Amino acid sequence: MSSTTSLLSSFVVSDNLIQYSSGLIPISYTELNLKQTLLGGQSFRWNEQSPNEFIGVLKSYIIYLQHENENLHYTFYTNKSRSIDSNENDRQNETSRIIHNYFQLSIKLHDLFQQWCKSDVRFQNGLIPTGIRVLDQDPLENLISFICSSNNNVQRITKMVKQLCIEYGKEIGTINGIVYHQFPTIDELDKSNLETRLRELNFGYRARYIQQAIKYLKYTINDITFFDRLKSLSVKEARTELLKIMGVGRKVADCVLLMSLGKQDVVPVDTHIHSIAVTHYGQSKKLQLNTTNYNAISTFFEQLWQPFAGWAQAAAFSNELRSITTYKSIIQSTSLKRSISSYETHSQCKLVKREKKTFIN
DNA sequence: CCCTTACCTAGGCT
DNA sequence: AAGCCTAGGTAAG
Repeated sequence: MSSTTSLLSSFVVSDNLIQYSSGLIPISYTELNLKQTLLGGQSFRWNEQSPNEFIGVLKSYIIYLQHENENLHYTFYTNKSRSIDSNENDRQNETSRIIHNYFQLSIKLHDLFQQWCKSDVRFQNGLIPTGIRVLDQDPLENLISFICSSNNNVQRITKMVKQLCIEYGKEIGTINGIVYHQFPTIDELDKSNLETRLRELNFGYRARYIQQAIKYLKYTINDITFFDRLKSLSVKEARTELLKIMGVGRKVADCVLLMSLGKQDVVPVDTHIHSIAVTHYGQSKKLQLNTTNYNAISTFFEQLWQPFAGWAQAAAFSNELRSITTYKSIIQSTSLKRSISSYETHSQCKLVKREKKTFIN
């Protein structure tokens, strides 16, 4: 074990780790709120060290982040056994690119907020916090994590994802007594007893979904470029493909589209967004979330918040999590019914179900 | 198309 | 203290 001192904390780093590269990106707190972005329910892989310090895993790196004085500092650690590029300049370029891509820093929240203010008084009135970014995450990790999210809470999802990484992912190293693992690959998850083991780990009925999803990706899809191909499809086409995966319904599909496939306008509708629609945008309380209502709410927000409606959703969602109905709502006269448009045909839904049904093992 | 129901579990609440 | 409820849903009927 060796000790390193960062700006705020001292680290105890295991001997099998090396500091790979580090850097700094100037960015204001209105462009990046690290806590709300990393712990707001998009990713389940970050540990908070202090209010401005986080440690998590991206690819084969353990990454330490600190946001201080309008600068985002990052330090990458990796396992010594990994073949390391000896060129320091290359390493700096690589790590800088990873951070830029993960936080999608070419997208300026300030500009988006100005757009959203034009059409939504809740943004105008400062009721929605700034600094919340949509992360560009690994599709497989995102998919499996959100399969776990059904009927579940963030704390337990985090625990489950962690268990999955410990059980099946490659170990990277230890920092401050916490062991960090890579997210497992499809091949690493392709075990005959996956479901059994996940049930032992208290995944409940999601264990079967994950087993089925992995088998489907490995043996039916059998294409390592699957997720990349989806990126080049339209939202509707890509969603149809995702819905064929066991355990993936509309909400999980939309999360993957938004957070892993670059579909920035997709608005996943969960119970919170549903509740926001009811509380702040005049949706009827009695409406439950069936396909038609999901479409209505999703389409309504996509039109209200364009462009990058998914980003507005992330901000609005975050607000809902913290406020927990602390203030009375202002019911807008805007009607959701006006924006009803069904873009999922009946035949497509039936096809999806048949495909899922016939997939055995 | 719309509506129900079952599904796992942990933690908070009563 | 044991039972109820809910947490970023989905599949099956």
